Amino acid sequence: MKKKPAAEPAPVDRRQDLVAAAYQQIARLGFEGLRTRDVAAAAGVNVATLHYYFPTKEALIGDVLKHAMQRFRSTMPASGSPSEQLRNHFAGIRRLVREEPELFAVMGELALRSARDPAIRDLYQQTTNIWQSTVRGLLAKAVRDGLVTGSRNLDAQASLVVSALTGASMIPLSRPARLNETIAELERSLGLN
Amino acid sequence: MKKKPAAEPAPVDRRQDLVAAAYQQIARLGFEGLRTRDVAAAAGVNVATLHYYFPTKEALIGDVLKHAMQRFRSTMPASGSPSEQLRNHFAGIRRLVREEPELFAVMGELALRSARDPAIRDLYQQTTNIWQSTVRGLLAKAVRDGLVTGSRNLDAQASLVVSALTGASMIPLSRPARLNETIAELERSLGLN
DNA sequence: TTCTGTCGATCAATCAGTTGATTGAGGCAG
DNA sequence: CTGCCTCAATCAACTGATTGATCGACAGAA
Repeated sequence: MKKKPAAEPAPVDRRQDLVAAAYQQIARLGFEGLRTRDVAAAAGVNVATLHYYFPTKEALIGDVLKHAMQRFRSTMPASGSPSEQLRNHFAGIRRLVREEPELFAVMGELALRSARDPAIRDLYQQTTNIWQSTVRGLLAKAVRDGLVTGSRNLDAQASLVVSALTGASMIPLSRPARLNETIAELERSLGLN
Repeated sequence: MKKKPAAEPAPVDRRQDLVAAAYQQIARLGFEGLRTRDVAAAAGVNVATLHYYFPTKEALIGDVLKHAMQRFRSTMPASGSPSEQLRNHFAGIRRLVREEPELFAVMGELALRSARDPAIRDLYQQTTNIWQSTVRGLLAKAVRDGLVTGSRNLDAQASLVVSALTGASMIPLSRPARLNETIAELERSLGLN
C-alpha cells in the first residue's frame, strides 16, 4: 500500500535521491543536523537502504560535495568579451543566490569544514583556485583589450573579487541588499560600466 | 597535591575557563565537534561542574558568542583622520587574523549558525550592522574632507568592504596571500594610498 | 535459483544532562 | 580554641535518548 513495487515507469535513481536529500538537509541544518535516518526518510527509504548505496555517512557527504561543487562551477563564465564574461559571471552568481540559495548554504558549510577535513579541502580548494585564476585570466584579457581601467596588480583584483563574492554569498547577510551592492561596487571599481 | 586549596592568589574563574575552552574547541572542530565533556576536561573539571555554571550546552555557546563578538569589535577603528581610521581598521583585521586566527574560525561558525539559530542571529547581525555603518560613516567623513576618491554610493562601498573582509577572514583560504591582496586592492579602490 | 533492492529490528557507541555523595571554607555558639 | 552547622563547588556514576551502522528476512525479477 505504501509503495508500488512494480510497473514504475521512472525507476527513480535512489542514489541521486539520497544525495539530493542530504544536500537539502545540510542546507537547512548544517553538518551538525545531518542525520542518516532523516536523509533516508526524506528520500522515502529505510536507513539500511541508504547504507546499501553508501557504505558510510562520509561517503554520502563526498557525493554531496561533488554535486555542490559541480553546481557552483556552472556560474563560471562562458562566452563574450572578457568584460562581458565578468559581468555575466557576477550576474550568474546573483541569479543563483536568488534562485538556489541552498547551494551557498552548503558551500559555506563545506568551506568551513574544509579547514578540518582533508577530503573536503582538496576538492574545495581546487574549485576556488580555478575560480580565482579564471577571474584573473579574464581581467588580464580585459586589460589587454583596453576594456577596463586596469590596475597594476591583477592578483589583488582577482582576490578582491573572490573574497567579496565569497563573503557576500556564503555568509548569511544581515543586510539583504549587500550582495547587489557588493557586485555593483565591484563592477564600478573594475571599470566594467 | 594537584591544587593548593588555600592561599591561592588567583582563584581561577571557572566560568571564564569553560568559555575559553569551548571557544578553542569550536575553533578547532566547529560546532559539530563541540562536546561538553571535552570542554569540561579541557578546563580541568567534571561535566557536572560545567552544568553547575551553565544549565545547558546552549547557554555555554551563548557566552562563547558574546566573548567572540566582543573580541571582534576590538578591531573597530578608534582615532585619527577618517582615512587613517580605515587603514587602521584594515591593519587591525590583518593583524588579528595573523595573531588570533581562532577568532575568525569561531566567527565563521557563528555566522553560518546565525542562519538557523535566532539567539545567535540577533547578536551576530547586530555586530555586522554596526560594522557596516561604522565603515559607511568613515567613508562619508573621508569624502567630506576630500581625502578619498569618493564614489556616489557609500552603501555600496561599505558593503564591498564588509563582504570582502568577511570572505577573506572567515572562510579558509586556498590562497594564503588572498587576505593581504584583498586589503591592498580595497585600499586602492577606495583611494586610500 | 540467484541476484538486487528493500525493510524491520537491533547493536554498540556516544551524548547531554542528572543524581547522590563528598570536600573544604566560613560562621558562630559555647 | 573547639565543635557543629551551612553551603558553594566538585566529582564518579548513572540515565535516557539518539546515532551510525549491521543483520537477517523477504519479495520480485532474471
